Amino acid sequence: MSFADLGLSDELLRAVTDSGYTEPTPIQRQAIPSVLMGKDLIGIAQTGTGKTAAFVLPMIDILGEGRTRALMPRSLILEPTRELAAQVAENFEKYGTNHKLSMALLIGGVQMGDQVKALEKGVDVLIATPGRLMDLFGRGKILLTGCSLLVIDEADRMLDMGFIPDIEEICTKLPKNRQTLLFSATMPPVIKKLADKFLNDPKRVEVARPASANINITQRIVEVPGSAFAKREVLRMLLTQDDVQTGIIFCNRKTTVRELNKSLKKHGYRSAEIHGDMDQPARIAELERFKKGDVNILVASDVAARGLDIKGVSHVYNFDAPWHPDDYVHRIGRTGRAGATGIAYTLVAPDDAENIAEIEKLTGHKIERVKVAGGAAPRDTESPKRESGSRRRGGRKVEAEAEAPAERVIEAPKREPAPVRDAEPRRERGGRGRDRDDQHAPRRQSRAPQDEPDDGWNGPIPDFLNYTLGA
DNA sequence: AAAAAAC
Repeated sequence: MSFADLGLSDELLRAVTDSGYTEPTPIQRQAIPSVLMGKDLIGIAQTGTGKTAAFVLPMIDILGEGRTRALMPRSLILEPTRELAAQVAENFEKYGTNHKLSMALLIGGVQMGDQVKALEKGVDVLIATPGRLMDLFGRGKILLTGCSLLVIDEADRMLDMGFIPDIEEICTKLPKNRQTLLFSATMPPVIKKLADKFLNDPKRVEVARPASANINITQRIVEVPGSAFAKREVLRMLLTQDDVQTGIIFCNRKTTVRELNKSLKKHGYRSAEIHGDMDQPARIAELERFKKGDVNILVASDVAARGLDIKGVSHVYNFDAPWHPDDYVHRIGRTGRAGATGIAYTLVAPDDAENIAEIEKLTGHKIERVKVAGGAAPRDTESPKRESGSRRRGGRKVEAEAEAPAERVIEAPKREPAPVRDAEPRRERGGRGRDRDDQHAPRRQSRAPQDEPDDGWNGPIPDFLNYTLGA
C-alpha cells in the first residue's frame, strides 16, 4: 500500500514523496480515503502515529479542488496549544507546496495585527487555538459561516485544559452542513458526547497507543532521593553516562524547569528551556535553538509533552514522574519517533512511587529499574588534577555497561573533590573552557542565594552518593 | 498537586 492508492492528487503525492515519505501509516491508510469522500471521522490516535498528515493531506486536496477565491475561511483546525498549531501550519506548508492555499495561524501570545491582515485577505485554512479564535471572533474579525470543514485535534487534551465549552461555542458558529473530523488519544464520556453532538455518522478509526506499542523506546526507572539537588546529580550522571545527542528533560513544574536549566548551564551543558511562563517569541526561539542543534538539551514543562515532533531526540528524561500516566506516554513519545530508537529515563523519588504504579498500570508493563552506583567515587577521586569540564560534556560512556544482565548499574562519573563551599563558584575561575558562557554574565549577577545548591560540588558530598541507589 | 490557554 502506497500513498498513491489513497486517492490523493498527483501534486500532493509529489509533495509527500519530496518530503521523504513512501508508505502511509495505519491511521493515514484508514482515514484519508474516507475524509476525501467527505465523511465525518473520529480518530482515536495521538501524534507519532502520523495523525497530522492523516487530516492535512486530504484537506489540501479537498480545498484545492473547490478553489474559488477564498473570501471567508473555508476550513478550521483547532489545536490545544500554540506549539501544536504552529506545527500543523508547518505541515500545510510542507505538503501544500504544489497548491496555492492560503492559511492563517491564529494563536495567542503574538501580535494580532498580522493575523487580522491575513484574515482580511481571505484564507483557505484557519489553524487556531481556541482562546485567540474566540477573541478575534468577538472583535468581529472572523466570519466562520464559510467553514465547511472542521478539525478538532487532541480533543481529550482540550478537555483537560477546559476548552470544551469554547469548542462547543465555536461549533455553533460553523455551518451545520459541514464535514467534521475529531481526533483524540482517549475517548472519555465528555468527548464521546461532543462527538455525538457535532459529528454526523462518523467513521471510527483507531490505532494502537504508540506508548504501549512502541518497542523502539527503552524505558528505565532510576530511583533517587527526594531532593532536587540529588535529582540533579543523578541526572548529570545519566547525561554523562549516555551518549546524549539530543535529549528532552521534562519537569512537573515551571519553576523546576527554570532551576534545572540554570543548573545544567552552570555545569557546562548546552541546554534551553520551554514552559508556559515564557512569552511566545521566547518559546519559539528556544525551540528553534534546540531544533537547529545550537543546544542539545531541552528542559521542558508539559507544554512540550504532547505532539511536538522534533527529529532525532535520542533521550527523554522525566526529572519528575508525571502526575498523570497519560502524560508519561506523551512525554516518552518525543523519542523513538519514525522508527528510530530512543531511551526514556524516569527519576523516581519516594513521593513519585504512586505515579509510577499508575503509569505501569496504564502501559501494562513493569519498567526496568536501574541503579545509580555512587559508591566511594567522590572520595577516591580527591585529586586536584581532575578538572572536570570536558569530561562531563563529552558524552562518552564513563563506564562500560558492565553489570549482571538483570540489573544495570550506572556508575557515578568521577568528579573533583568537594572543597569548602566558597562564595564564588569555582568554575568561573576559568580553565574549564567555558568562555562561551560569559555571555550569560549579566544573569549571574542576579543569582539569588538559594541557587547555591545548584553548584553541586561546591558543597559537601551529598550522602546519597555513598550508597547504591535503586530497588 | 501542574500546566496550558485571550488581553
